[in-house]
Amino acid sequence: MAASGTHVGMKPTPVYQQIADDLRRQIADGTFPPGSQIPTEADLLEKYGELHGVRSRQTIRQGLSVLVNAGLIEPRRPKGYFVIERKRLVYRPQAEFRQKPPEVDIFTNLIQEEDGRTPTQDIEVSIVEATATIREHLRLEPGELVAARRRVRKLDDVPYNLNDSYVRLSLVQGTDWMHPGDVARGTNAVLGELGHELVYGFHEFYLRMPTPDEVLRLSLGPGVPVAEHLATAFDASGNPAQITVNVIPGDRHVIVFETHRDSEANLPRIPWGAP
Amino acid sequence: MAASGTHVGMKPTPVYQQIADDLRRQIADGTFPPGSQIPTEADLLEKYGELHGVRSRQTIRQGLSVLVNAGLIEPRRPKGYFVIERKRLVYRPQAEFRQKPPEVDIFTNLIQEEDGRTPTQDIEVSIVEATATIREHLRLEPGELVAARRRVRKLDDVPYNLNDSYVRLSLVQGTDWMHPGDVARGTNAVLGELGHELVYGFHEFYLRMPTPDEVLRLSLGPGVPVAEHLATAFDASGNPAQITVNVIPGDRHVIVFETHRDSEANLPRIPWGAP
DNA sequence: AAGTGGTCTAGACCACGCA
DNA sequence: GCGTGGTCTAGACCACTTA
Repeated sequence: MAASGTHVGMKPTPVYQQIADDLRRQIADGTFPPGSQIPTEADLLEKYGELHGVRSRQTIRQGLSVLVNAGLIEPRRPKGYFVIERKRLVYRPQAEFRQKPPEVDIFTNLIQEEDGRTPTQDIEVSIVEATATIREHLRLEPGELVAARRRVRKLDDVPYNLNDSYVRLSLVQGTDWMHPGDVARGTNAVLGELGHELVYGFHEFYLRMPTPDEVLRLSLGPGVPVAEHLATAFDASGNPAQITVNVIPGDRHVIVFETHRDSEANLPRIPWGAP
Repeated sequence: MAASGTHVGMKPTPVYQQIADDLRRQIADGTFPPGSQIPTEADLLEKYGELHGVRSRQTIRQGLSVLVNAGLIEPRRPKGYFVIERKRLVYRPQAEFRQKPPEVDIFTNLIQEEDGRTPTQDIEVSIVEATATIREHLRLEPGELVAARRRVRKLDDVPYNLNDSYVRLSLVQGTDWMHPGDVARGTNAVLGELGHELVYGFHEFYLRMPTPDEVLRLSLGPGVPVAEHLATAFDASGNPAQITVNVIPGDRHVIVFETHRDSEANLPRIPWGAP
């Protein structure tokens, strides 16, 4: 008994997969709209016990875990499982390259809907050894130190993304770039004053699941992918002056930018390893 | 017994989570490099049976499933679990907006490493009703039909991404745009001949886990996120002429583009709903 | 207090793919 | 054939949150 597939002789679809498919379809067709509750494990056990002879709660849970890991539902104890509802901010890679506006505005500018939420940043400045990725992107000598400016950007104290910038230590030591707080004129302007106006940006996006550390820092739920955005900024002489590593949670952002016919794509080959 | 946490009185870390953390650390520090095999379930049961008193295979499997869903390992029956190894192509949103080169070159151009693999495309043309997303992006009247040009791009017959373009049916009916095969001069050139040269592109990236359909069409493993890339192309009069919906598997691509200081970001507000 | 999901056990049988 | 992971059972006890 149990495990009814589609045709005799064909590999039958596992029961837990049928349960997941059933629920996914009902979520897609609006039976369970975003934010609504789906049946509890006990309810599902009863239902699929009649339909497919399921007897074990584990089988139900296995089906639900498929949808949890797909980012479609989330458990809220002791209520039950709920269909996930997302609100996305606009993330603009191009905004990273402004020189004029105050730096805080870069993040403020990311917010399309002005829904009354207050953007804040936690800023932390340190001196670190460069990782391989940073060393290659900034074309550093082996062992060369970099200054790190790490930020956690929040909206009403909810973290929205991570933003870590790195420059050669010798370039910014003793300057405002290393001030551990807001810099009114913007840190990009500081680099400009130092003779390294940022004129060209090269952007790489790597899609992956988050690390446990990122899950904690960004309060990510299961099934939420992130984009690791590497923005390398070059000065007028064509040398990389700064690299910014952004971690963008997929459930809270839409990444947006524009292109023009005239800015014909003529990208450099990537001369470095991926993170 | 079992379930040793960090401190008495604190919520102990579940055993399966400790197993997952252990293995993740060993993968990160090179004990298990990409492509290598990790211990089998039976081996792990023996090991953690001694360490933490684990007695059930399910507990081991639960720990392994964490890493599977994180995209770090994959089961290869009947060998065991292996650390995932990725090779990424370069995906260039800007290349979508070229007019001159043959369209096949757009995909060919995506390939950074010329490693002898042959790019091919399966092309399918049809007439469909517009979805809400397409209708809003192309500013269609309710019920207006669109022409769809759907492509699956492959490398040595392995699917790499999905690429579906849509235009108003009235714009391209009877033209080469609807030719179900390669169009030597490129379909963008066809739009140019029709008086709709594409001069401006607006790009949106939505990060999410794939649908079961996408898992099948792209042969995606578990724990692999995708980017849904909406590229809306505008003609010189400022009207949207074409929207292309790309589905980009995160494990096979790095998304790359460039920005210049002069092309100051001045993006339009998004006047439409997300997919 | 009640009900929810979270964790874990100790088995069982099966499908698959390699040797 | 053999060992691998895949599926499923029938329980158990626990932690948590809300009513």
